[in-house]
Amino acid sequence: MEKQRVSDAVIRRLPRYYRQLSQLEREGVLRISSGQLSRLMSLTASQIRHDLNCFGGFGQQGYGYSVKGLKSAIADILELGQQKHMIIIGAGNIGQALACYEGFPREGFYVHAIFDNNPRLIGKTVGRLQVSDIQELESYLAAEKVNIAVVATPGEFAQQTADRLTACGVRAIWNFAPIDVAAPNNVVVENVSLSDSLYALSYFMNQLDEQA
Amino acid sequence: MEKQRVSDAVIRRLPRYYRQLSQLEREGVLRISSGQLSRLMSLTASQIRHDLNCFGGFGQQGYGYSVKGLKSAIADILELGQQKHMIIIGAGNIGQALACYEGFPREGFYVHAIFDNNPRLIGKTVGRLQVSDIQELESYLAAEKVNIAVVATPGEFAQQTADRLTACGVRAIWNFAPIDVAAPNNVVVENVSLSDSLYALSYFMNQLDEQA
DNA sequence: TAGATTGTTAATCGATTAACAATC
DNA sequence: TAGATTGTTAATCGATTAACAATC
Repeated sequence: MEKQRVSDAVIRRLPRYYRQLSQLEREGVLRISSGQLSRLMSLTASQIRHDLNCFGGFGQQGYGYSVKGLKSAIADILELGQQKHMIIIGAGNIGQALACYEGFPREGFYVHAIFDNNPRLIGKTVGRLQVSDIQELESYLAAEKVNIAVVATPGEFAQQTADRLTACGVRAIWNFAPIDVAAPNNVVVENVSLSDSLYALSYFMNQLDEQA
Repeated sequence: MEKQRVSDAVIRRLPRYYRQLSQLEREGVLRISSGQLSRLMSLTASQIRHDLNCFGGFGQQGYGYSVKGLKSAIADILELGQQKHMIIIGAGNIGQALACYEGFPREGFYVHAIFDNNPRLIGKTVGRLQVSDIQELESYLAAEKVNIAVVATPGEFAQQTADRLTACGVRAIWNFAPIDVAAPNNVVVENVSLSDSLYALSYFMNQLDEQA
């Protein structure tokens, strides 16, 4: 009996569950039912149980879920326990912000280097790092194991940067440039596009105004 | 005949269409068929035609779509022509990066102020702005029309910040704090959570490795 | 006109929700 | 045991895809 592939929609809810459970843990909550969780997260209880049962039965009938237990089960699914090594290409606004963000190392995502092609930025200190010359990218990748590369270049350099990364064996790209980046099948790409999110928000806001 | 409500999934593809068409326009492409566009965007031609026809018939049989015409039709739907006034709460890494990002004003989204509660940051220059004291938030909002407020505070302040904003009549919140923020029904909230995106990418990467 | 491609309806597929037996 | 709540299957709903008539 082959385990059925879990849908993307479910996977993308897992981080939300994880965050909510972390929050509950901080608040000292020990156990929670799918019904209570559904109200906190604006989902249905049915969906929560259905989602979790894609991976296993983490609850207990008549009791609910242990906050701690469920949180660590989800951490296991997402493999948050394992250290992930990251580099950032592009030391502009976004690149620097991501390099300095403290939330990532807290969950095992470490930024080890940040590259740029701008001589004025090369050598500059960003958080605990110094900006490296982009020309050293290939030699760096030959020497160091990198799990995830962040593309934070201007749009016009995003695709060529992704190409250089995949040529060096990088298997996961987190792309913040305002251009969707393509890569071979054996590479995972997450195109973030902050402006898409902003445009959608703006559209929904306009809709609301028109109703009123 | 009441026009049927357009689904979220369609709305969230519009910015992607818009970006792709902008790219094609830069490349000097004048016309494009749904088939060609589908290959560029990894969608089906059918879906593209279906999506666009939620808003109107922008194409021409036997010809396809005018790149320029379709781009401006989508800009109209998203109301990108209208200026949007934004403020940012939280002048940390993310807040500063967003304040400085040049892509937003290019599409009519202007950041007019950035607030923080940290005395060391208040008064500091960020891009063309100076960081204001968060205590001035209410008086600022009483005096100025703000369409969208960006929450870029630490998680523990996100909800109370959102509450202050909605109390002052802000109708759209773009939240970057790692906590989903709640608001009344007449307020639109977009919870971004960059770490969710990173965790999902990391999961898909692990999946790929396990296959190989 | 012939060829191409849209607009639009119907068919399919997958995700969400409902229901309830299992069980703590 | 009785009450609560899960795990899991079936029903529903909505989104995507296929098909093709309309038409440029």
